[in-house]
Amino acid sequence: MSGHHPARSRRGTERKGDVRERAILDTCEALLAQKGYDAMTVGDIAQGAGITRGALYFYFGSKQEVVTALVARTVEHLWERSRATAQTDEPRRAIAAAMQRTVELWNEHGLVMRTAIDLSLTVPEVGELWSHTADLFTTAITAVLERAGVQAGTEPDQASAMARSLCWMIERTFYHASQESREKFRKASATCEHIWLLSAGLNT
Amino acid sequence: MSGHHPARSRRGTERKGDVRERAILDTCEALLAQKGYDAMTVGDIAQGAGITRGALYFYFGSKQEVVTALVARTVEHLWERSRATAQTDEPRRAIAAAMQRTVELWNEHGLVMRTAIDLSLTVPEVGELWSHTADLFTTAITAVLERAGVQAGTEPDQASAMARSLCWMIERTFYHASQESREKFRKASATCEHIWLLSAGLNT
DNA sequence: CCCAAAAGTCTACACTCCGTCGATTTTTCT
DNA sequence: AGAAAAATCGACGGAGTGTAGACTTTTGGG
Repeated sequence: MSGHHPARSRRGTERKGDVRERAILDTCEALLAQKGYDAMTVGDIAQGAGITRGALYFYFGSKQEVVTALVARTVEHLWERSRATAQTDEPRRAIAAAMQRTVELWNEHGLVMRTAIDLSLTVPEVGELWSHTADLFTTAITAVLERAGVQAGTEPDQASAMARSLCWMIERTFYHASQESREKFRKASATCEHIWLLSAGLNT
Repeated sequence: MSGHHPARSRRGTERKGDVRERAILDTCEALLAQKGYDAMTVGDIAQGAGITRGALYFYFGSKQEVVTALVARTVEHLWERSRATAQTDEPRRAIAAAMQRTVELWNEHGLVMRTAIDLSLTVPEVGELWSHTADLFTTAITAVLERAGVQAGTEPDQASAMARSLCWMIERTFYHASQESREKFRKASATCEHIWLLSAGLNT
């Protein structure tokens, strides 16, 4: 979605515009934390990045496009992190590791992740990005469930369908918890882990 | 939140304004289905209700207030329905009944419920309304879990905390499923029921 | 039935934000 | 150095918001 402004793929020195673009995204993230999506105006972002509205429109076509680019940048991190995670084969260990990783991701990128979830409905590109991310998580959960002995398949009581609901449970629980204290956050994570274990048939 | 326009509490005949107010809310609900929250303008609502923008501001102070009133009206139904539901004492039966009821609620009021969830972050009053609703559901789930033998308490592996996460799971799963086919909706419900049973220690 | 007060409605205005355009300046590359 | 490409600016027209003041309809007591 950042395909409308000039390509600059293979190039040693960085164009001035690259710096500006990053500044815009950084400012956007900061404003998101300060005033939230609705209150944040295109003028605000431009000002924060040290340019005028007119100039900002050289980089992005709208506030939505700016935020979409920001989400894309963040989600990229999530994907890298997912890929980098080694597959543990012992289910209990795998579940603990996955929850630990999720906590870290929400700690680092909670703000943008929350924003992505909120905009999923109204901004199709963001919806796309986030649903792809959710698919990655669902796939990972499915694998763990199957290894723990849950029957593979898409019927309501089989691994795939259960993984999807567990994914939504984790998303929503963290979404809310990450707006509260660190303490609640930690506890919420433990609760999700516990339910995941039970769902995998691994009674304590 | 509808406290700014004249009180008309105890009165036999209905004021003209009462009819208009209902017309506004109905129009708002219809437009929400047609074009969604963002695209819907105050002018649209007024026109649909047969008055001008100026007149609409006599009833509500903003688009947000209109939607908040609509959410309040809908949520009222949910509360009534919850109160009316008899407490079944056999956990398996209680869980099945609760999921059945939830399916019906989402079928009838899915649109407004989705809207309420979306606006929870940005419109404090809606957030209030919805979090109260979630509390009711969480309390009900907690009761069932405890009756099924899950230890009472707020620690991560005890009834109260688990109920909260299960509530979010159900909310999110239905939120997504209700935008797709009836078939997926039915299956998603079965999956939630299954996970709830496992969480309650009621293995199939 | 009358008529004043209350309730409801309208048009017009001032404001904010948005997205676009053409002109202009700065950067980049050779 | 100097032309092409990249970046920036200010100004405009449009859409939506919320408010103000005048006007009309409805209501209810005498």
